[in-house]
Amino acid sequence: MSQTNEKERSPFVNRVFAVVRQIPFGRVTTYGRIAHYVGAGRSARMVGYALRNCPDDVSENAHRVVNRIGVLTGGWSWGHPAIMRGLLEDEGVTFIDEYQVDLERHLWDPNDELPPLDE
DNA sequence: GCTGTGACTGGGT
DNA sequence: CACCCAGCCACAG
Repeated sequence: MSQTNEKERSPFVNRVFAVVRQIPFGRVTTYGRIAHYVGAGRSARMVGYALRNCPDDVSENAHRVVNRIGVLTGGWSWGHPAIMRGLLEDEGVTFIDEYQVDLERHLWDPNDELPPLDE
């Protein structure tokens, strides 16, 4: 059988899920910050691609991940951006626009809050 | 196996 | 300030 272990993701994706699960309540982070933390650099797209197929436990924190300007780019993954916005507002996150959060106020950078990657 | 597209980002025009 | 292009990697057609 080939790589039929769908539970086994690439190390990169595994890191992304680990970081997303560690996002504190009421905080938000960006795809680029996560990508940089896992050592992917500009592979921010891969972060979003990974979250698009993330497990349920990660999906609970996935709404805390937005793009570099705080826009809920993946809001439609919840069926509608309003759903994602509601989840963030429920955590006390402030919005500067209909679907744009205040990163200056709630940005959580894993590179600054989390210890350096060391396996 | 090449092409297009995507929950992105940064820089340029 | 708004739009465009190049870079990144993975997956679908």
